[in-house]
Amino acid sequence: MKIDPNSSADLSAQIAQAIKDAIIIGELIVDQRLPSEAELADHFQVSRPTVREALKRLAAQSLIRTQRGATGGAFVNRLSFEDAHAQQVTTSTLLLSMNAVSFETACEARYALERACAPLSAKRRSADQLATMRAEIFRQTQPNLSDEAFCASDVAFHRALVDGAGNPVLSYQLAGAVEAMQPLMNMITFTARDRASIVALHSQIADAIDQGAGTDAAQGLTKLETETLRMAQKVFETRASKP
Amino acid sequence: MKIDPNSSADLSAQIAQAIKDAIIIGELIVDQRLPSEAELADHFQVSRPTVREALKRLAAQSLIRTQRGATGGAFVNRLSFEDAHAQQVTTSTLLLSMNAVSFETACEARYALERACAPLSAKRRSADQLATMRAEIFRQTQPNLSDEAFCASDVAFHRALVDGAGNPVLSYQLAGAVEAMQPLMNMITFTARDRASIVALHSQIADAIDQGAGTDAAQGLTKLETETLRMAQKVFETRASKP
DNA sequence: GACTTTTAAATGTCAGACAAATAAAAAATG
DNA sequence: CATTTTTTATTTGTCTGACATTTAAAAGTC
Repeated sequence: MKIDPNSSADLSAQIAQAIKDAIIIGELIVDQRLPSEAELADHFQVSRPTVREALKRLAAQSLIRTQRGATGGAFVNRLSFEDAHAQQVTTSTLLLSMNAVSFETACEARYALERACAPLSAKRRSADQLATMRAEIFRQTQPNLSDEAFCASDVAFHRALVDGAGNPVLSYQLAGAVEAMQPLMNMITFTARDRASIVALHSQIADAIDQGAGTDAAQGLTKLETETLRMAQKVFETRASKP
Repeated sequence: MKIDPNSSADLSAQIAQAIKDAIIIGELIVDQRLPSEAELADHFQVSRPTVREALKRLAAQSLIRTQRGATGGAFVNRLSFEDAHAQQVTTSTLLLSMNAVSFETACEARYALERACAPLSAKRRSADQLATMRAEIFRQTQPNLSDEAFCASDVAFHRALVDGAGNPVLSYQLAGAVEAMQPLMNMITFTARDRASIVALHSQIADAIDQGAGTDAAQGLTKLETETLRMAQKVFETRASKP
C-alpha cells in the first residue's frame, strides 16, 4: 500500500484508494484488522486526522467498520447484499432526481428489468413469496388506503416478484431500480378506477407466477407498463393545463 | 439540518446523514454551496475535524465536491451516470468476490438482465453501436488475442448491446453487472474451439439486432448463457480433478 | 486600461491533547 | 481456588489551535 507523493489529489483520497485497492485485490481480506490509525499515519507519513478522513471515506462505502476499545480498530467489512442494496437505492434515487430522467425512461428500465426475472420467478418462487404477492394485492383493494401506502404496497408486490427468482444478485440489482422509482410514482395520484386496473393486472401476474407461466407474467408486466405510462401521461397533461 | 445529541453514533456519521437527507429531500440543490467547514462546525456545535470527516464521507459517495480557495467550499454534486456506474461496478465486484456467489448465479443474473434489453436494443441501436459489436466480434477472431483481451472485448460487445437500448438507466445498471462479472470470467481460459463457439453466437446476436429481431437476440443470449455455463463447468471439473 | 501585487477566505494538513470505550491483566475478596 | 472487582493499556472519537496552500477578488502600479 503506497501513495504517490507527487499527486495533486488529497492525501486522504489517495490513502483511501490505496486501502480500497488492497481490499479489491485481496491483500486485505474480510474481517481482517487494519493497522491502527497511528500505525497507518506512520506508514503513510501523514497525520492521524488525515488517516481518519481516509477511513471515513471507506466507512461511507461500507468497506470497513470500526470498533473502539482495546482490541478495536478498523476491520474489512463483508459487503452484504443488504448494504449493496441500500447503496444502490440511494444512488439510483439521487441519479433520477438530479438528472431529469423522464418518467418514460425510468419506467421502461424498471419493467424491462422486472420482465427479465419473471420467467425465473415463475419457476422458483416459494409459497411464501406468492402469498406475499397475494396479500399485497388484497391490501391494494382496501378503499381507505392512502396514495403513499398504495405505492409502498406496489413496491412490496414487485419486490416479492423479484425475490421469487431466487437470485440474490438479481434481487439486489432490481430491488434498487424498483425502489428508486417510488418517489416518481408517489407523484402520481391514482383514481379508484386506476387502482382497480392495476390490481387486476397484479392478479393476472400473480396467477401466471402461480402457474409457472413465465411468459404470461412477462406479458402482464408489459400491460402494466403501458397502463402506468397512460396514467402518468394523464396526470402530467392535467397538471400542464392547470398551472 | 439537525443531529440527535443523545445518539450513540459517531457525530461525523450523523452530520453526514443530515446533509445527505437535506440533499435527498431537495433542501440542498445541485451546485449549491454548503456552508464553510467553520460555519458547519458552529451550526452542529462540533469541531472542524469532525465536520471534515462528515464531508469526506459524502465526497466518497460523490454527493459533494470540494474546491479550495477564496470562493471555494463544498458543493452539491450532480451525480452523473458515469459516477453511478463506477460505484455500481465497485460495489458489484466486491459483493461477488466477498460473498462466494456461484458462477451460475452471477451468470444467470447477467444474462437475464441482458435479455431484458435485447428487444429494446433491436429496435433502437444506432449504426455506430452495431458497428462496435461487429468490430468486437472481428477482434475476437484474432488468434493471437490474450485471454484478458478476449474477455475485455467480450465486455465491450455486451456493453454496446446494452447501450443500444438507448436507455441510460438500463445502461448504468447493466453495465455494472456485466463488468462486475469480468473477474469471474477471467478465471476461465477459453480454448480455440470455445472461442469459435462464442464468436458464432455473438454473430447470431448481432445479426438479430441488425434485423430488429429482439426475440432472436434474446434466444441467442440464452444459448450463450448455456455455452458459458458449460465451458465454466468443464474448467472447474478439470481443476477439481487435478489439484 | 492593463498588469502586478496584496489580501482575505477557504480547504488541506499537522501536532498534541483529552475523552470514552473496551478487553485483558492484575488485584482483591469470599 | 474461584469469583468478582479494579486497574491498566490500547484504540477510536473529539477538540483546540496552528500553519500551508490555493484561489479569486481587491488594491496598487505603470
